[in-house]
Amino acid sequence: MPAGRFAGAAASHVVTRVDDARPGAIVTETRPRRPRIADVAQVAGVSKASVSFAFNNPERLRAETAERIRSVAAEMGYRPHPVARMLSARRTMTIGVLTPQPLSQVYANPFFSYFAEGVASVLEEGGFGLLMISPLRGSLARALDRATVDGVVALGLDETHPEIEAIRHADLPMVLVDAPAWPEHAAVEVDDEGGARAAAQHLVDLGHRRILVIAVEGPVAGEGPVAGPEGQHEGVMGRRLRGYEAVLGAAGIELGPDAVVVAPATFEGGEAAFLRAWEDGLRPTAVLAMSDAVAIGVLQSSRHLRLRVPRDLSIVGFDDLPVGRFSDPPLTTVHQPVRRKGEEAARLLLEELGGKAATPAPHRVLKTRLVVRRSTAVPPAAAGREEVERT
Amino acid sequence: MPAGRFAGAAASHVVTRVDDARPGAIVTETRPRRPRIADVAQVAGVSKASVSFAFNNPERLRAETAERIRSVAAEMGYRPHPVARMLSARRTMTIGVLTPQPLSQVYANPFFSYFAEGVASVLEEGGFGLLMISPLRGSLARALDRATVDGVVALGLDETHPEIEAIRHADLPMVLVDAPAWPEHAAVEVDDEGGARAAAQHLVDLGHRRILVIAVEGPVAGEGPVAGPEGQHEGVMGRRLRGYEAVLGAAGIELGPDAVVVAPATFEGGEAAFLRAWEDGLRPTAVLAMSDAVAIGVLQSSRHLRLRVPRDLSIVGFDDLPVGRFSDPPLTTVHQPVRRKGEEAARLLLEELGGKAATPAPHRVLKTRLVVRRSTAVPPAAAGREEVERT
DNA sequence: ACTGCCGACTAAACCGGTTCAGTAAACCGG
DNA sequence: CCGGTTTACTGAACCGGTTTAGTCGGCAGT
Repeated sequence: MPAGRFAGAAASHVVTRVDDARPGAIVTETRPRRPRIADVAQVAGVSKASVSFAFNNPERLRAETAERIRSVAAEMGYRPHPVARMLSARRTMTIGVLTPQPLSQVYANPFFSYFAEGVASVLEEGGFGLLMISPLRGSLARALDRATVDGVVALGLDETHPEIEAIRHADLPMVLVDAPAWPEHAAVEVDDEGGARAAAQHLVDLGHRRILVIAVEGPVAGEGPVAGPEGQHEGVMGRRLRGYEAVLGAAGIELGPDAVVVAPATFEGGEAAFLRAWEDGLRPTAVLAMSDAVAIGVLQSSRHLRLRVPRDLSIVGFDDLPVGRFSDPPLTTVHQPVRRKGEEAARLLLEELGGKAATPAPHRVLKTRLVVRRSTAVPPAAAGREEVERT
Repeated sequence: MPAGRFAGAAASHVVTRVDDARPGAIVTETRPRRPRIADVAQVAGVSKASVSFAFNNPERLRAETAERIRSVAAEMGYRPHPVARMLSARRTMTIGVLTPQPLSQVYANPFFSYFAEGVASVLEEGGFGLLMISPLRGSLARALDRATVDGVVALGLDETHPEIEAIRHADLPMVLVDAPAWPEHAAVEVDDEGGARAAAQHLVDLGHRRILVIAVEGPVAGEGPVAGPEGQHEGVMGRRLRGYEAVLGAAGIELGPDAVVVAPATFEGGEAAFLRAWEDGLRPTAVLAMSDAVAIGVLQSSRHLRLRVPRDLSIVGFDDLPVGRFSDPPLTTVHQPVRRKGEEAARLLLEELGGKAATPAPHRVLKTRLVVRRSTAVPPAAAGREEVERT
């Protein structure tokens, strides 16, 4: 009874799928598995193609048929499987935001929220989803390989990243933000050096000469060192440092080796860094912080130390996050369009995905500007004397 | 020449795929398309299965073979296609964080960063990716349908959400945070009412009687109204309001209709709300804000109004975000373990995915506690008189 | 009555992997 | 030298959709 055998095989096949009963399996309530397009097709008495059309190309079906299929589908609780759809459509309608740091670190810097806000607003408009890509079990390349995205916005991805080659290899449309530009990728950055210059010049103009620089590591900076192997500065923090140094140098101010410290880009990081510097005997009249979060932390620790800002200590931040407007005193800082950076990056990426890739890849540099609020003033009168004492 | 025809068909087939040349297409550089497992198999002279094993089950192959396959694959730049892998593995190794608000709003409240930090830290440990799910073209259900995730952490998803049925229907493992519990889903929340009571009691104990309450809408609150149809309060904000009212009522203080205002959960929202209330003639001696971000905004606007905090105005926040420690004065607030909320939610979800689902679904309520810092004090001496004047 | 065309629908290929069942060859003790 | 096990690998089914290239019946035109 060969026909019977085939029929039997087919039937058992169906049964296997319906309740997934394996010989040894514990018999649980036979929860109906998620209906597939084939199930809907069968119940509605049409082909899979028709069901697909009913959802995606209703005009190819008689209106009545399409409606019937849809109602059957609704009744069965059918929802097209998103992964299957992605596979066959060859696109995911999702883009990734890649960060070299673990997300738990990234989110600690408010900077990231505003950046993500910018990215998200453009993606939402374009109907794209947002996937966070950060190291998976220590490997960023692995995370990228697992990521189902059509493109990537990479934030602070330094060329010195150990997996840079693997990441390049992923060969996905990619826009780099705050990273050394690779010719093949579009990029968005800001005039970090110019902003840093303006900040330093502001302090010099006020008469400061003993200045503490606080660089940051982590979320904004990428993982690269502030100074490269040959002492030349790389990455965002390097450019900012170069800006500071150029202006200070021109004013005859040399930054000693302990006048540049590094801290995590968080409130706590800034607080701890300034306290440590103070305990080490440093007595700056002004602080150049490479992040507003750090600057707010310094503001806080200066209160612990009974330093009045700006009378005893001037503080300049970087980023111009909203929190800087709400501190007391409001923070003098270098404005960069954080949100717009995210928007621009997302827009460039969507353009590239839409086939409108410009060649060569666009490289956008957004402006920075100094925003003078109330955390800076002329140094205390005693400044000159103390400088002599220490020198 | 039937054999020839078949051979020809096969060949043209390959060609079609290699450069995807359509008759009308502009001839660009024939960029080799991404190699598939079949290409690797062919070059290495093995079957697709072997290539798959070389990556996922190397022990099933002779070491030498596995190595050869891997090196061929590396040379060709082969990376397994993540979507295909998901489809056949029937899991995505990704979980979604669902928010009823657009991401651009969500990120505006620093609360979310800390929550996401908690979720992300657990996911990273478990090797899961993180997808943000927020309304797509206005529809949260659509976004959820498109989302390739194994489970969802839903933040502030109110029962009154218009698409709640469709969302329920998605039938994904889901953990609800700060939402009315549905019996079938695990949930994490905090003792909002208790925290609110403590905050109100603190103000009552200090002697305040004219109190402004600022509720929030947006990221933390879900989209539901603060008060339900029958005047009973729903959701997080409802519970907090109930806590405030219980204590104030017991102290003989009635909250008039304009003594409860609503603002977005942002610095700016708080700033604007308090200014508006002031312009409306309200002269509270204390503010109960349902979010630290709002409280900081109030702090700022009180400076504009030349009100000294806490001497002229006391402010109590809610959440205990780091920013509250760094304000001047540091903020008295209700602590809730925001990060841990994220961690717990993620953990519960991963347990469920791991088949360790407890029944009934666990419902975790985390503690809140009042943290008294420097933004609260006894009301100004003039308080009693002014109250009489207004009444 | 024959051809051509149109509308409605379907069969089968395809997306790119994983995995189950099976096979051929090598190995092994008796 | 023989049955039985292992080892190393393969063919084909499968995951769940979309899309291409038809098929088929009916109707208009001649």
